Amino acid sequence: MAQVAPAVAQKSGESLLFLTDEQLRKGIEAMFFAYRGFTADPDRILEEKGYGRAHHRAIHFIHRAPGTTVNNLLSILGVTKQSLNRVLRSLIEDGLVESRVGHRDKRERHLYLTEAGLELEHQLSDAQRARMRDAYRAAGPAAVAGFRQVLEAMMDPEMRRHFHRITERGA
Amino acid sequence: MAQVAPAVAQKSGESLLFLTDEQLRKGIEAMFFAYRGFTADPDRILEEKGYGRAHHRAIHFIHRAPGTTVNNLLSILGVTKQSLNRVLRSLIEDGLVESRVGHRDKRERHLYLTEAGLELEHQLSDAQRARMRDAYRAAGPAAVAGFRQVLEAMMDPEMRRHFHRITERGA
DNA sequence: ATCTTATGTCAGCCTTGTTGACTTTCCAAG
DNA sequence: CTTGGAAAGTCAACAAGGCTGACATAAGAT
Repeated sequence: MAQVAPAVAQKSGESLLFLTDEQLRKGIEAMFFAYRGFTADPDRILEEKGYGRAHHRAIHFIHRAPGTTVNNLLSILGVTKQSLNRVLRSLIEDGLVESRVGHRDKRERHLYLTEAGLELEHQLSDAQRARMRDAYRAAGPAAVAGFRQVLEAMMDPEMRRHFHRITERGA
Repeated sequence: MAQVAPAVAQKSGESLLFLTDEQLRKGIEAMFFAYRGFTADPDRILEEKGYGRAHHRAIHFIHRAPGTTVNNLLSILGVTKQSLNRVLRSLIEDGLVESRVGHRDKRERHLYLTEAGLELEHQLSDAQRARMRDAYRAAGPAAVAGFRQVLEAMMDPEMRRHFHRITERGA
């Protein structure tokens, strides 16, 4: 990619402008406001169906890694099993998620979206991708590459591992 | 590092690869995992003091726009006055925030951080800026510019207005 | 004098997070 | 075969922080 810019460049010069407190604060505020937009569209859909963000997250990652175990989902989402279980139970009851007993290890439950689950996932992800697509389109490919680099650098190492594991299939 | 590069399609001249569903999903997941990192450090500090993210947000924006009114804060934060009031009350009781009756319009309350409030703000923002600085440094100035462009494009128009209003002082 | 705005507050509800305790299932090591 | 421990589920209780609705005050605006 384009930027190498070790930023160590001209000492008393500039180019370190992007590391001033003011710039960092703007980045922080941008994250805050952008995240609101990021979740706004799915939130509207979810509210109609009587679900919340917790349901969205479960649906998203089950769709992304069909057959994932509860434990795996737990470590991706970073919540307690009790929290996840409440969400999962309602999704299973409502017929959006199917829980299959493991064949190798029958203690494990493997999670899959049902037809109805896939449909909701689609609806949610369509809305969220539309927003992301518009933002990407407005900013252009180079900006998108930078966006992704900064986000990745911002993750905790464990989350970065999850990110790569989930993401490594496909481009 | 890793393959962030949009392997760039040499389609009929332009790179639209960054708009594939897969790329968009990766962007969505990057936002999710990065936001976790973004809030992780302040969250740890807040927990020690018995506060939550809601307190952090109030402190942040009061610091950013000292003398702001309750109504203004309300529209920035996008919560109800009851929600904000609960948070504000505890901050005022604990002596972190001061509420002064307006001079021109005595119905308004203008909010300021006290010495103690400024100190906590500093502690929180130091932690958050440190993470942001490391991410910026790792990604470089060009990536940072792209990062900010995409985030801004992702905001709802009203949030973007707030962002610009808050941000337009300084660089 | 009346309408409206800004703020504060009480009560109650929901979602989603937490901890702790306990059970069931079942793999695997002794 | 027995037993230890991991995976999963469940129940109960609690807290933070959203929400709505209702109501009270003070004070600017008409």
